Amino acid sequence: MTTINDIAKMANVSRTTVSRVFNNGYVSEDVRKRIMKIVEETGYTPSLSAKSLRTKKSGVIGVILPKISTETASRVVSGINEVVAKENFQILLTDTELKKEKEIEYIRLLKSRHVDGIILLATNINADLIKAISAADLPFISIGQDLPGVTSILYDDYHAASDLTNLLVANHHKKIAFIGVGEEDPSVGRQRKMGYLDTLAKTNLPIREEWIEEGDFSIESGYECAKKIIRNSEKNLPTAIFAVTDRMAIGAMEYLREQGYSIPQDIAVAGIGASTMSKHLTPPLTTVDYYNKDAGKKAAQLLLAQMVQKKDKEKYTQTYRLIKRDSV
Amino acid sequence: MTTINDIAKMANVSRTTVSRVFNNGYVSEDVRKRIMKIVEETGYTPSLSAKSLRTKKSGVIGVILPKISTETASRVVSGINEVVAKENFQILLTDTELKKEKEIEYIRLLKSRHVDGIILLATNINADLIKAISAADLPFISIGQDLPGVTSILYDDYHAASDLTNLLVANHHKKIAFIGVGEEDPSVGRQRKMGYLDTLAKTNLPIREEWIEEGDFSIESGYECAKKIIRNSEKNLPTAIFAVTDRMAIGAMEYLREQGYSIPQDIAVAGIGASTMSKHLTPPLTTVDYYNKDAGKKAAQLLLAQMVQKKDKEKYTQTYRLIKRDSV
DNA sequence: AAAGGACATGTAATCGATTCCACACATGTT
DNA sequence: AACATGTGTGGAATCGATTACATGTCCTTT
Repeated sequence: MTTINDIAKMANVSRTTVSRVFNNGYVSEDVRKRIMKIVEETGYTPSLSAKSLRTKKSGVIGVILPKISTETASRVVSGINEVVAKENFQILLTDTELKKEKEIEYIRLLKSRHVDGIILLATNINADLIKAISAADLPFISIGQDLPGVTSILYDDYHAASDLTNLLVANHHKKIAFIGVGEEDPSVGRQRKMGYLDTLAKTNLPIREEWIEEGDFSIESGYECAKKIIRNSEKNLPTAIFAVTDRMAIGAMEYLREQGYSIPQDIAVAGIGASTMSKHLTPPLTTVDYYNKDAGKKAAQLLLAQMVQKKDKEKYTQTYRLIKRDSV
Repeated sequence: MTTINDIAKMANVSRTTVSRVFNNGYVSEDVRKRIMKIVEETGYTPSLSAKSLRTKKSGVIGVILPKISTETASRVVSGINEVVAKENFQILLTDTELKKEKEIEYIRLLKSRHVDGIILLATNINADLIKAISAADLPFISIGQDLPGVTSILYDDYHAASDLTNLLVANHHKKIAFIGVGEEDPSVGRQRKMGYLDTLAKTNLPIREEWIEEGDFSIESGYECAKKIIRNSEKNLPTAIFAVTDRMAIGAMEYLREQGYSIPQDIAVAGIGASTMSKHLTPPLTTVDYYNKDAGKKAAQLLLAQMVQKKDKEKYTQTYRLIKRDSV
C-alpha cells in the first residue's frame, strides 16, 4: 500500500505538499502536476483511517435498522443513500434484529467508529435508549418514533389510521375489525390503534373485543388474526378488517379467500404501507403510502444540516396518502 | 471524547497497560479491575480509526449493490449481515445505481477506507472491473456473475431457465414466449436466455422472434413486453410466457389480465426470483427460488475465510428450487 | 531601498491506538 | 548460589494523514 510518504519521496517534495494537493492549499501548477502523475501511476488513495483519526470526521453515517430485509427499511435506506452519496458519504449498516439492547450497543459502536451521524429506524422508546443517544453526542435522527430530545421524522400514524377507518365508514362499513401489533411500538402499536378506536367512537360504531387481534407484523400472523376474528364472531361477522400493516392485511386476505369470503363484497380489507405487493394483489389492496423513501431523504438532509451546525431538536411529520383500491 | 491516555492517567498506569486490558495481554487482576471501573464510568470506547490505522484492520466489510431497494439485494445483505455480525463486523453499503464506473470507484473507495473485504453483487463483467478488483488486493467475493480470477458465488441461471422451460413443456406448452434483459448482464441476460433457447431447440419447439422481447427488470417493462408479444403475434399467440424475473412476470400478468386472458388457461406465466409477492398473486406465480439469503451467507463465510488465509479463487454454484404454482 | 504581502514549500507536532523491547520482581530449577 | 522462567508494567516507535508555524522567494508599493 503506497502512502503519502511514498508519494512525497517519489515527487521529491514533503508530504505536506502532497497533502495540500488533495486539500486545496497553495501548490504550484508545476508540482501539482508532478504529484498527480505519480498518484495516478501508483493508484494512491489517502488512508481514510489516518485522515479520520486526525480530522475527527469519517465521511460515514451510521444507520440502525430493526431488520434489514423489509421493504420499509430498504426504501428508507435507499432514500438516505441517495442524499448522502451526493456528498460522498457512505452508510454503515447495522441490524438490531428487533432487540432493544442492540440499539444501544450499536449507538456506542458507531460512536467509536467515528461516524459523523446516526439515523435510527426506531421501533420503541425507552429511557436507556434516550440516554445512550444523548451520551453519544452526535447528530442524530430518529425515524418513525417520537424520541424526546431527538430530532424525529414521524409518520402521522394517528391520522392515517383514522382516515383509513373513515374511508371504510364512508364505504358503508359499520362493523370494522382491527389487526394491530403490541404497544411496545408506540407508533404502529399505539397511535394506529388510537386512530381506529377514536374514529369508531366518534362515528358511534361498535367496538368489539372479538374484532380486535394483535399480530407481529408477519403475513402469517395476519392470517392467524383473521382466523381468530372470524371464528370468535361467527354470529356477528365484521364487514371490514383494518390491518395496521400491508403484510398482515395480506395474511388476512389469504385466510378470507381460503374460507370462501369474497373481498370486498363479503369482507373488505385495508392495510398500511403501500408495499409494492399491495398494488398487484387480487383485489388490489387499499392502503396508505407513507413515502418511506422521502422520509429517508429528509432524515439524511436533516442529518447533514446538523453536522454543519447544531440545530434545535425538531419534529417533522411526513405527509401520507390514502390509496383507495378495490379491496374496500 | 475520552481517550486511552485519559484512562491511563486516571488509573495511574501507562496506556500500554490499558491497551492490554482490551487485547488480552498480561494484566494483573487488580489493575484490570481498576481500569475497567474507570472505563465504565467514563463510557470510554477505543477509537476504531486509531486502531484501524495501526492494525490495518477495520472490522468493516464493503458491500457494493447495483440498487439498494430490491428484494434480491436486501435478502443478500441480510444474509451477509447475519454471518458477519456474529464476528463483530459491520457492513459499509454502497449503491452503484447500475452504473459500471461506480463499481470501480467504490472498490477504490472501500480500499482507502481499509475495509477488510468486499462483496460485490455483480451485474456485468468488464476488463476494467477485473483490473480494479485485482488492484485492490483485498479478499473479494462476487455474487451473481462469474468474474475471472475472483471467487464467485453463482446462481445456476442456465439450468434454472432450462428447468423452468421444461416445466412449461411438461405442462403441454408448445408455444413459449420469452421476456429477457440485455446481454450486458451475462447471467440474467445471456445464461437464462440460453437455457430457454437450448431447451426449445432440444425439444423441437418453435423459436419465434416475435415471441422474444427484452425488458429492463421493471414491472412496467414486463407489461410492455407482454403487450408487444401479444400484439406482434395475433395470429399465432404463445400459450406461455417465461419472464426472467418475477417483476417482469408480474407486469406481464397484469397486461394479460387487462386484456381478458385468463392465467394459466389461456396463457401461462412463469418468472424467476421467488419474490415474496409471487406467492400472493392471483394466481400464485410459478418461479425459481435462488436462496438469495443463503448466497449472502455463503459469500460472507468465504470472505471471512479469505481474510484469515488467502485461498485459491473458486467458483461456487448455489442450488435453486423450482416452485410450481398455479400460474402454469 | 526598505517594507509588506502573496505565493510556495518544509518542519514538526498531533490524532489515539498497538506492539516491540526492556526492565523489575518473584518463583522455580539445578 | 546462579540461572532460567513467568508475570506484570512502562517507554517509545509507529501507523498515515493534517495543520499551525516557520522560512524563503519574488513582486509591488511607497
